[in-house]
Amino acid sequence: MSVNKRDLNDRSLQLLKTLVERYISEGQPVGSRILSKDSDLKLSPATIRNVMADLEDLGLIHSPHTSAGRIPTVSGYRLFVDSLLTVKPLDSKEINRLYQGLSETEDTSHMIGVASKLMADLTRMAGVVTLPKRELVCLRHIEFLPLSHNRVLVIFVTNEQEVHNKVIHTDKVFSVTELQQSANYLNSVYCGQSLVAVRAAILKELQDDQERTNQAMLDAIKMAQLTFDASQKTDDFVLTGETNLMGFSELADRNHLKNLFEAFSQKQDVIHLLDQSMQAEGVQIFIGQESGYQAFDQCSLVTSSYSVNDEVVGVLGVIGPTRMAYEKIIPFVDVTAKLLGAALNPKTSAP
Amino acid sequence: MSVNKRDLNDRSLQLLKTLVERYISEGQPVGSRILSKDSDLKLSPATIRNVMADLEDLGLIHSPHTSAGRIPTVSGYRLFVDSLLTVKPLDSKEINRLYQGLSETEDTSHMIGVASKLMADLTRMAGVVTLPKRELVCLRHIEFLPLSHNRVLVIFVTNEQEVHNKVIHTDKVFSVTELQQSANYLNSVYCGQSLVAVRAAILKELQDDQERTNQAMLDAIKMAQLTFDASQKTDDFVLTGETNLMGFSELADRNHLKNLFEAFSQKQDVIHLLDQSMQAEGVQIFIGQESGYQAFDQCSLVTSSYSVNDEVVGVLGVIGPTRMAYEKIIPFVDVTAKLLGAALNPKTSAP
DNA sequence: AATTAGCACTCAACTTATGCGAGTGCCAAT
DNA sequence: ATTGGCACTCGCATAAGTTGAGTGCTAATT
Repeated sequence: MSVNKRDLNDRSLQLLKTLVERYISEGQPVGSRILSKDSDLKLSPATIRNVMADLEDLGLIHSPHTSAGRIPTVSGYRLFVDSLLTVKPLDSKEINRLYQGLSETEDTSHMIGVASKLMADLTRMAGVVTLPKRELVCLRHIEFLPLSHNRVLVIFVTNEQEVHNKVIHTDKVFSVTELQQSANYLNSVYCGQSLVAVRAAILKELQDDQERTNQAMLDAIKMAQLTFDASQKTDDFVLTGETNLMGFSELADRNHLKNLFEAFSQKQDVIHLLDQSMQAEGVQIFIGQESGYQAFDQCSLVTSSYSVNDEVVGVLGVIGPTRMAYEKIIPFVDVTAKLLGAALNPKTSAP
Repeated sequence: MSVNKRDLNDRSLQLLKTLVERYISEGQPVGSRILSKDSDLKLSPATIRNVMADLEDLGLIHSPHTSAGRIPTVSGYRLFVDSLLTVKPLDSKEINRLYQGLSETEDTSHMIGVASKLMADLTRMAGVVTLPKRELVCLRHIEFLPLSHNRVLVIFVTNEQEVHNKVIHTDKVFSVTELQQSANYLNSVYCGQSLVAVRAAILKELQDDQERTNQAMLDAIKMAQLTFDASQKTDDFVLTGETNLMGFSELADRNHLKNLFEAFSQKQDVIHLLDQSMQAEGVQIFIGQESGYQAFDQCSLVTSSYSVNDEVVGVLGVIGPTRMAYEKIIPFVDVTAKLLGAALNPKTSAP
């Protein structure tokens, strides 16, 4: 389906590149005449028309109508960002603002919000950041409170000061004292370990011969298991600057805009998309409907996973119209991901 | 500025009423001819034109242009909802759905979300609900965890299972044991009391001769004071169904829509508006720019405070175009507020 | 004195015509 | 292979004409 760089000669590529750049900067379909002047190649419009016809046959560009210029198709954009793009180094002012913004807070979830807002403000598009996944976080403190029946409210603190809570259903009814004992036990044993490590340790503990462990410890372990269950909380992200998207003419259609915003508020599709880019390291780009989601037609999503201690823990990105300045946005997202990763790492702190 | 019912004779009022009703249902400026047929009064269009001219002089209606019918102005709507409206009783199906929806959960913050979504879905407009304010909630459990320096992470549970947390800065550095003692003390004394009561008790305690109280208790009290500070958390609400608003033709202007959504995401103006209706009991209506906020032009907000144990604890409402079916929305908001209040009351539970 | 019929007038909205210009595709000449 | 030339297409803007819903005013009617 997609076209490879090698399927085309240098001249065609050069022209495609100029065309996409021109279209991105001007927003108007570009014709042979303009392209002839814009490109460094000394070719007449007629020649360029021939080349354009080839590019159209390959599905890289198309005209909205007979007497208009050409605009890139999704494949055209794809080839462009994959093989033709010359990224611009990021403005040092922007780096600075990112760095300043991210370093002024310690609270993780607050920082995620700041990162999202910074991206939205600096790109004038929408910024999105997933919450870091569990691997990253260390258990600091756990606490059980009895609710009615056999339900227990678990409160646990991770890292410095992230407070989480969850209601679990236990086999039997526990007294306040029993719950306290369990919490004490868990705190003494697992405090300081990462949630993933805790989960693994608990599973192991449960599989070991249960004879040796006493009842109180077993209860504690069971409750811990319920708490740190498969409830991998990858299910949330912070989206900011949606309203920036309302300005773009490519989203002028009311229905289109509505669909997009509905996708945002239902979260599901966005999560799925972000999850995908969680797999790969570095910057990833979804152009238009490539993602398979109708709602993202005419929109591109530039993402990058971010890591702490060389481990991928989340994804962030920018959502905007397909016709966006990729050469700036890509390094921008890349840098933001790195800065966020660094800011989240409690050990590193120098710029 | 505003026009009173008494300034007009019955016939004019009758006609204004029909006009507003007609405009709300059809969305088209209504002319003398239509009004003549629509109203029960047997009057010729010519007569009606005279009356309309009067209504226009009073600023209750106006025409978009010479050869169009009339549409209500803000004052016109105001007079209509205040004095002319005949509310329709709520459909029992809707009451049922509300009741079902609200009773299937115990978790307060979840319930707020459900209420908001129900309102949005049933009205096909946007639903908004403030979180219940502190007066309502009882302290159930409090806990202190030391952070770096002299900062302390406070976790407290209210009602059944609402977990809150906050970082406070203390005068001196406390050990884990000291913090535990303080928490124990506070738990034993204040557990079960409403947050307002706790706050009051603490202030009193501080003003009493401090000689008698020992140091440990004093530390505990000071920390409690920092925790339950003036941090009245009226600052948040749940807004749902914003996208429903994108369908309305009155919000067709891109900029207008953008402003509205920006107001939503900045929250501030919405909070201010909701705060206002917190004062009054029962249903309140803000029509168009009456509220003073540019962004809410062409929008109306129908709110009602909701109460638990006869005390107002929050506000909920519906946001939609000025041209909304007030006769249905008003009772709807009213009932929702009552049902939410009832659902939040832990004692009552029968339908 | 209130109501109504009649009439001239206004104005948005729609339709049709027309010209313009940007751009194309193709072909024959270079 | 590249280019100039040319006929052709089609969106877009502007203008002109038509329609119809609705008004305000006046004079007649009740």
